Amino acid sequence: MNLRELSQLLGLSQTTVSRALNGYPEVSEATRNRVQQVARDHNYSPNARAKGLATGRSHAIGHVIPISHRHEMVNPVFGDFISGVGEVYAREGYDLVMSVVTTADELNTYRTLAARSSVDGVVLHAPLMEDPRIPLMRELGLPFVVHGRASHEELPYSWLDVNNKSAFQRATDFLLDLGHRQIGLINGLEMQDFAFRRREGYVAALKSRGLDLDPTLMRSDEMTEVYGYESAKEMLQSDAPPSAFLVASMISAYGIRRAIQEAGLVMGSDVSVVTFDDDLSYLSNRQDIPIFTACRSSVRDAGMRVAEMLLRQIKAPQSPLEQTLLEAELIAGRSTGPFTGQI
Amino acid sequence: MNLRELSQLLGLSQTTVSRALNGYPEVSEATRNRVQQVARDHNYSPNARAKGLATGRSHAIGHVIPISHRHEMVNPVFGDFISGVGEVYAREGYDLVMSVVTTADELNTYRTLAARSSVDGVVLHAPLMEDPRIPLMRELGLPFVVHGRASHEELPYSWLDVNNKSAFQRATDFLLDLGHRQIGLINGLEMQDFAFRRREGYVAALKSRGLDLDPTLMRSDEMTEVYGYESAKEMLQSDAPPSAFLVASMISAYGIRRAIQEAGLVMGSDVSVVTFDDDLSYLSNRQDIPIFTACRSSVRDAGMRVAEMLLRQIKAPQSPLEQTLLEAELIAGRSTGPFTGQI
DNA sequence: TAACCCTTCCAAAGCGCTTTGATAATTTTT
DNA sequence: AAAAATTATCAAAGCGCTTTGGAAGGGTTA
Repeated sequence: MNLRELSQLLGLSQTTVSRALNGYPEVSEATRNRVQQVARDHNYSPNARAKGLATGRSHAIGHVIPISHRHEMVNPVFGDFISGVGEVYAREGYDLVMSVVTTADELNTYRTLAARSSVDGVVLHAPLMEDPRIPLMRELGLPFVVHGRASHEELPYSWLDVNNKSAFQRATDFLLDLGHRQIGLINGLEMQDFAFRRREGYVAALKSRGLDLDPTLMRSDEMTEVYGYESAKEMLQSDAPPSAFLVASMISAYGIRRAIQEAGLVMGSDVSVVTFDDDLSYLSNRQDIPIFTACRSSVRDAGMRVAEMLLRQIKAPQSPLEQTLLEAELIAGRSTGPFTGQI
Repeated sequence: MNLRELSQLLGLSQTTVSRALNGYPEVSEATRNRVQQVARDHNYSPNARAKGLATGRSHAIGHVIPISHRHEMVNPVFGDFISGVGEVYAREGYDLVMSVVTTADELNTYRTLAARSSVDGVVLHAPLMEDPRIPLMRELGLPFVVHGRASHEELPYSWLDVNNKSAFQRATDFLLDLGHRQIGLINGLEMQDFAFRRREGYVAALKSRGLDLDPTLMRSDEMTEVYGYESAKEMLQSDAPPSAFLVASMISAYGIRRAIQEAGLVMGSDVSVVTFDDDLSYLSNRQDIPIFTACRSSVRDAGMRVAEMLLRQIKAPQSPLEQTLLEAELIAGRSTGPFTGQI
C-alpha cells in the first residue's frame, strides 16, 4: 500500500492525502479524519526512503562502534547507553543506524555516512584526549554530540560528560577522610579522556593533602574482571599494600573483591573499595545498602540526554551548542570503612 | 557531489557513470577506470535513500530490542552479539538499524518496519517458546533469522541456536561423575526458550541416573550478579545444601562465587560451579586455566553466523531455510572438583 | 450582480538514483 | 563495399514521497 493507491482508494489527490497525514492545515477536519482512518485500516506507513529522498533527511542517527581487532572488546556500558538513546529515538520517530567497524576504518565510515547522507547526525563515543573525529565532523557539516569530552580540543562542540575528575577527587577524599593513605588506583585506559580525568581527580586529592604519588599503586588498562583481580592481588602482595582501592568499573571491582577475599581479607573492613558505577541494569549495585561504595551516574540516563541534545540540534540547527556536565553521586555502601592498620 | 554533477564533470551520461561504478560490463575499461578515479577524488558515494528508492531495497537489517519497562534490562550478551552481526554487515555493505522499544510496542514495530520497507530483513532475538513474532514475520513476508528457537513453533523457519539441552545435560553429567548429587540450578527466565531447554538438559541428566528433582534447588530469574549471590547463599544455608551449582551466566556465576567465599567455603574444592560462558569480551573466562568450568559458545561468533545466514537468504530468496545447531564446548576450569562430603 | 476572499483541493515538478530501450560508433562478416 | 553484429554511450522513465503554484467552489462584501 503506497500513497498513490491510498489516494485512489480515497478518491483524493496524493497531495491532499499527504497533507492530511502530515498535519498540514489546508485540509478540512472531515477529510483528515477520513484519510487517517483509511490509512490506519490499511496499515499504511509512508516508504521511509521515498520520504527521505523528498525531504532530504533520513530521520536516522548514526552510532559508529569501533572494534579494535587486537582484542574485540565491546564495552559493557554500550548496551545501556544504546538503550537510553534508543528510547528517545523511538519516541521521536528516529532510527538508530549502527556501524561496527575496525578502528582503522572508523574515520572513513563517518565520511561515507555523510556522503551517502544516510544519517541526520551522529553520536561520538569514548573520545580520546585529542580526537580527530571532532574536526572531521565539523568538516563534514554533520550535527554531532560527544558522549564525554576531548580535553585537547580547542574549538567548541556539543558534549555531555560526567564530571569524572570531581567524582574521583571526592572518592579519594572520602577514603582519605577514613584514614587511608595507600590507595590503589585501578583505572581504565588512560588514552581515553574519561580515564585521564579520573586520574587527575585522584592525583588532585592526594596532592592537596601533600601526599606523594606512588606509581606502583596506579594501573591503567581495559576494565575486565581479571584485570581488577590481578592488579589487586599483586598490590596486596607487595611490601606496602594499599588499604583501599579506587576502581573505574563495577566489573573490575568484582575482580578486586575476589582478590581481597582470596587473600583472606574482608572488603569493607580490612580493605576498602570505591568504584565507579554506571548503574548498568545487569550489574546493579542497588541494594537496600549498596554492595559497593560508588560514584554513581547512570549511563542509560546519559544516553537519553545525549539523544535529546542531538535531536534538538538537528531540529534547530542555528541553536547554540550545548554542554552538559553531570555530577556523579557518591553513595556509601558496604565496601568502605575506616583504616584499621590491619593490612 | 551527486551523480548528475559527477557525470557532468566527466562529460558522460548518468547512465554510464552509474554502470561504471556498479560494475556493469557494457562500459569500457578505460572509462570505468576514469570514472572510478574521479569518483574517489571527489569522495562520491551514492545517496543511500535515492539508491534504495530506485532499487527497492534498503541494504539494512533490523534488530528490535525490547526493553521491559518493569526493569530496563539490557542483556549483556547483546553487545557481543551486535558486534558479531555488525562486522558481517559492514563487510557486506549493509546497515544495522536498531529499534529499542517497550515490549508492548514490539510487534507494531515490526509491522511499521515492513510497511515503510526500511529494512531488507530482521534478526529475532531471545525467542519465547511460543513466539508471536515468527508467524508475524511470515505474514509480513520479511526475511528473518531467529537467534535461538521457539519450541512450540511448528512451521519451519531459519534459526541458529546453541544446543542448550545437551550442554546442560553434559554439564550435569560432569558434576554427577564427580560425585555430586545435590546440584543447584541457577537458571535464566524459563519463559525464554534457551532457559527452558537448559533446564530440560539438567532434568534429563538427573532422571537418567534415577535421581529425584529437588524443587528447592532450582531457580529461574533474570541473570544478575545479585540473583546468583542470593540464590546460592540461601541454598547453602539450607539443611541439605548443594555441593555444586549449575548456572546460566557468567555474571550470576560471579555472584555464586561470592556467596561461596562468604560462607567460608572454597570454590572448586568444597563447592563446584559450572557456568554457561558466552565468551563475552569483557567477562572473559579465558585464562591459562579458565576460572570457571563452563559450557562455552561464543555469542559473537553466533552473531556472525546469523548475519551470514540472513544475508544469504536476502540475496537468494528462493534458497531453502537454514537451521544451524551449535554444540557448546565443555571446558574444564578451576571451579569444579570431586565431591568431598565437606558440605 | 460583480468583485473579492477564504477554504479545500489538485497537477506537476523534483529529490538522486537505476534501468529500459535506443542510438551512434566501431568491428566483423558476407 | 554493404550488411550484420558488437561495443559504448545516452535520453528518459520510474521508484514513492513532498511541495510549489494554481484552480475550483462557496461565502462575503460592495
